[in-house]
Amino acid sequence: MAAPLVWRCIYGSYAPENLSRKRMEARNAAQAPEVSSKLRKKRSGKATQTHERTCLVRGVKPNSLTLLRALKAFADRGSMDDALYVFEKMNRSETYIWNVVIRGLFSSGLFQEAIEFYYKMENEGVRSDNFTFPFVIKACSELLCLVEGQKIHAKLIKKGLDLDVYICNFLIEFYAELGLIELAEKVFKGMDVKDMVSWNSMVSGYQAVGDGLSSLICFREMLDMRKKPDKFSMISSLSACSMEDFLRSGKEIHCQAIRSGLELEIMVQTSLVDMYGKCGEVNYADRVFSRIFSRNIVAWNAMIGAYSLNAHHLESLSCLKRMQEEDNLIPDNVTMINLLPSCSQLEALLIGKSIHGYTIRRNHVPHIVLETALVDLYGKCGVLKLAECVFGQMHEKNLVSWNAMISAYVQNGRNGEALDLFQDLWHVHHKPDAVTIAGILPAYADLALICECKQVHAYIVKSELVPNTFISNSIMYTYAKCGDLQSARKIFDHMIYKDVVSWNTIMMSYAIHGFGATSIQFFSEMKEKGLEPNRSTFVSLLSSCSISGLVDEGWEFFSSMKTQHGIDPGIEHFGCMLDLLGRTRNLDAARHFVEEIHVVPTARIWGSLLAASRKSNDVVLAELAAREIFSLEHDNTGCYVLLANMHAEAGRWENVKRIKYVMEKNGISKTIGCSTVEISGKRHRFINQDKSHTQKNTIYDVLDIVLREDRYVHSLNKFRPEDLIKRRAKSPETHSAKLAICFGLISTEVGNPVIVRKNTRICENCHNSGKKISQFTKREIILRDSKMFHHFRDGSCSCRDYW
DNA sequence: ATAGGGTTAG
Repeated sequence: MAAPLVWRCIYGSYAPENLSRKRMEARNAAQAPEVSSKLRKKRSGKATQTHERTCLVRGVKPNSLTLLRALKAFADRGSMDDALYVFEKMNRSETYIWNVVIRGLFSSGLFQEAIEFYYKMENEGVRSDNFTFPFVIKACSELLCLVEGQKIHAKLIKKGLDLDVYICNFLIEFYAELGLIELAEKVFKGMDVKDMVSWNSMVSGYQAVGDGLSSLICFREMLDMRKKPDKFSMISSLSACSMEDFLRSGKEIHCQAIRSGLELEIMVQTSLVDMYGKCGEVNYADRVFSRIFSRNIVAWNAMIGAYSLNAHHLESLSCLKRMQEEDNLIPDNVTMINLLPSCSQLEALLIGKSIHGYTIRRNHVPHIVLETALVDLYGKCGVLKLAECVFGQMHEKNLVSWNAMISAYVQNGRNGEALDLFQDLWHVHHKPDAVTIAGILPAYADLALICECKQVHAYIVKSELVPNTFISNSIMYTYAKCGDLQSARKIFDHMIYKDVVSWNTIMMSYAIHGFGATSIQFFSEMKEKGLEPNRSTFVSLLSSCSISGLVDEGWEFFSSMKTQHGIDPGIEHFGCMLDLLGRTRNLDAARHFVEEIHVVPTARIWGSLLAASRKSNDVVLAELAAREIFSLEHDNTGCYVLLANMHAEAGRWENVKRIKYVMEKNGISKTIGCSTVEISGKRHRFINQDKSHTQKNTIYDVLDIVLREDRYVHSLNKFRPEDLIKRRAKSPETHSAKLAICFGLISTEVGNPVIVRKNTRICENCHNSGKKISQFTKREIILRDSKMFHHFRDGSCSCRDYW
């Protein structure tokens, strides 16, 4: 290892312990295999022997051509200890030899040392020239050290070297590398003479900071100046096109490439494949790719990426075989990284696992990107254990890795773990980005964590993620799912750019709250604005109709899907229509509908039928539907409970017993029903007959007052002494929902709605009470059960008593 | 004597 000797040469006994953290990082980076393959090649060129260089300098005149050649040779091949040994024997007043050493140090990855060597040069009064600075500046950009670079920049101005084309080009790159594109621009604009490198650096600089538009504008300007783009300009500008989804500009550049003959450059061809892939034109990508004369691994990888990105997953996987057979190429890390999303999408766990095995056998791991893709794969395939395993064993994690793991938890319904991980994220000093937020929000929505949702919303505003439509849509739906339809609406109204998803989301928000008519209004408004509805739009729309019982409208929209919008109804739409049929209590029609649709019914379809049969008390149909559901997902707790309740209501106790036995056998326990209400960030939880709350006396007093009338009517109609004893124990009068509502009433201000969350379906008794309490107290009560929202207002519910 | 390179996870 050269470094310590270099240090001795420069600083005598100066110990490397004094190295700053940054310097150490830079040095480690220089030694890391992925960074320094070029360097290693240089270093391991020839083993240097001490006596060789000793012989070399003995009796040779300082700065003779021999020494100069030796210095340059050592520096060029990265033998910096040898180079410095020679340097020490030379006359140090000459600028040239310093420049050689600085360049050598830089090429060996000794960036900090290169900079310090320059300062040593200044201190010794040696004149620096235009050849000195490029690599000093580049060292600063490698170390991402702004202050140092700006000091050098200031010196350049003083020395009058700041107009040198080479130096300016390096400065542009330096500022672009640090993301300070405005400063790069300033240097660029101040140049008297610009060469191709200047223009290309600017085009690629804009592209590197994610500003594809400016990159293309700069490219255009360059054309206007009658500069002929070279392959580097092409590569950067094509990348800018894919970034902004500018297919047209991409095609224009493609034409220029053909005209200038650059189309035959493999790198340009690869960039074209990539551009077409990212702009959604996989067929063009395919065409360019098939015309590449000698395809290398990068080109194959780009093609695989294009297939994968455009959901041509089978094609992307088949490339794995093709690249080996047709071109005799060995897949690398990038190949695997591009293939894994296809495996995730296809839920091809087995292929994914063999890729994982392959990468281990070929020593491709640890690799942060690869491992993150694996976390994603295992998450999407539902094997959380493996996702956790890969994530846990990662040597190094970045925000993307964390995001993948958080999403994996959320996608598998493990909201608690997702929230814990989200908390941990802050402790390892990662700041959540748009993807983190989009990943975690469904967990908040699911758990109805309104307070956390507000916190995240505040964070979004603070971190200026607001104009991001994607995030706004997500937070809008979270508010809606947390029961706060008002806030959801506010976000929708304030969105500058609303896409189809925004409209679908607001429609669905109103639908789950039972306001189907409003949802339909949004649909017409959306069409007026000229937006074309998609499949999901119709899910929102048909759900609205079924939830609000708008039967005729539902059928009309259903048929217009195909006739007016050319969308073939899918299973998700059939489900909505089945719900609609269930509402009309026309079970025969519903049964026929299931037979007519030419798809294999899913658990969701049978669930709709089950719900419909419950409403009509058709136990036979219910049993049929339930059996189908159990064959698909044997652990559907809600389904067992519903069936048992139906039998209980019909008085068939032997069936109730049978179901309970099956549940026990399958290890399924009834979910304990609980209701929660959130008061200033604290969640208060109630179970049936709960007496554990600190304010239990007040709560029960309130319950007594608001339900007095209810109980009176109840007892007149159905008074049977033997029931009374039974009821005492399991009285619906003290169900968790009622307790939560009462606590909500006394803990919130008049004028605000009481928001209650229940983990299981609300029972009929509580539903009736909800309506009555809303009338009696003149308060709005919003209750979310396992299916939907109930807005109780003035004695009626938004669900119109169907849920 | 001075230089830049395409494919990479959610």
